[in-house]
Amino acid sequence: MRISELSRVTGVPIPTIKFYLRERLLPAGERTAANQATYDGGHVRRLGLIRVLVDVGGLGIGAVRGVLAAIGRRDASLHEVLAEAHRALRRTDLPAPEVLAPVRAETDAWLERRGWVLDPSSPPRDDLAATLLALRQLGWETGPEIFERYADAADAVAAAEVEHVAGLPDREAAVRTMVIGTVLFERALLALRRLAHEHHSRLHLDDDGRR
Amino acid sequence: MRISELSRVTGVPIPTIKFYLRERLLPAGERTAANQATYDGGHVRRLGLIRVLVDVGGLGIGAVRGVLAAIGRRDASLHEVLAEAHRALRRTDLPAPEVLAPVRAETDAWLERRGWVLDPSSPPRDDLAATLLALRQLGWETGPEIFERYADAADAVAAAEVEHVAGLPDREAAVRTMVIGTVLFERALLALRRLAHEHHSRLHLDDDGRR
DNA sequence: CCCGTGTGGATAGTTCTGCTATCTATTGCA
DNA sequence: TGCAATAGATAGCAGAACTATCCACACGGG
Repeated sequence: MRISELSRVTGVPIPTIKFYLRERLLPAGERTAANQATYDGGHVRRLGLIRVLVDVGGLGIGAVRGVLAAIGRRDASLHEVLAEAHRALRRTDLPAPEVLAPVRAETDAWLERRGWVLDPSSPPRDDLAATLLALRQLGWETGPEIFERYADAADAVAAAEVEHVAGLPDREAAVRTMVIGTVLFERALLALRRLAHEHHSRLHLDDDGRR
Repeated sequence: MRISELSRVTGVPIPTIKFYLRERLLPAGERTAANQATYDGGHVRRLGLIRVLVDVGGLGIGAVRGVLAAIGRRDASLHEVLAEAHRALRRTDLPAPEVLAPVRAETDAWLERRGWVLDPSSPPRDDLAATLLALRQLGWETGPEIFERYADAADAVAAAEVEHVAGLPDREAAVRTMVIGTVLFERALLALRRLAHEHHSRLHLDDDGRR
């Protein structure tokens, strides 16, 4: 398969493919001459993955590179690779550590009480603390218990996902599945949350949406 | 309060405040002279909201304008305003409707079976269909049942949120709370999902993260 | 074996977004 | 009186993600 066919099959314009090659998101094709190369199904799949990460996940090129690098690593445990992929998928930046520290103490204690077995330096701990901090800055007076319901939901979802991934034959498929799952199910989860919102608000409000 | 104090209190630089004024995200201050105006607590709160939407929610200026417009509307029912705010919060664009249609038939039927009472033209229905389509294009062979677990989680979360919002004294507070909740709890939910992932993957994998 | 289209690689340009910087004519305040 | 602060206008800038152009060469139907 040459570049024009790769473009036709995936729907990605040739200049964009060249851009991804330049940025090393796509491995070079197999060279047949000084200015000729062929591409295969691996390139098609990788292009599809890139488009999902960029279009659906909203990731930047750097983040995509990070995810792809994590998928490609053969020297790390599955656990590490999953963590690395998750790290690349994070998008917002956080307040300074010293601002976050006191809030993190609270959220960490709450996580502890929940009984989850976690690395003490796991990055999402900071996201959680940052969220609580932002809530308070916007006038909410609350502790980490406000997350209880969300944690129950996340627990149920994650249990199913890990079970699914653990049943896959090889590690590359596992990581790939996890990454796609994270990005796609994120959108699904938000859509479902909105739909459930709509449903429940009908139960609490009258037909005109007034109270 | 003059602009320099507004800047100091919120931490937003003066040129950025001027930019938001230009873009009509912030209402003009009360004029006291040709080149003087004063700002109040409403400006402070609105700036805080803008920063959350932009920094945490990752919304663009246009989307922020949409959310703020929804909050400000006094002629629509709470139900409509919530829908409008949710619409503004959506970020990814979708495949063409004719591509989506057959998949939507499946997801709509599944939503029907779940018993949620929904508007037939509710936008998140498309997000859900688009997700299923993307999953299939990436090699998953599955129906909408794959979302079952997520829907259960979303249902539990949404029930709690609507209950909370319905208990608020006035409508503006309700909309404001819903918007902030959507953006902030989105981050919290993703962080919790990752933490739950970490916990559960320890239960399925051995200490080195291998199987 | 010839020639028009396709190709890889390099370099430069474009568009959009979200700010920043500068300027001008005031105004507030010490 | 004089100097910093202000509103509003205009212009500039940096980063991201492409997109366009160019060149020397290669492929393949006639």
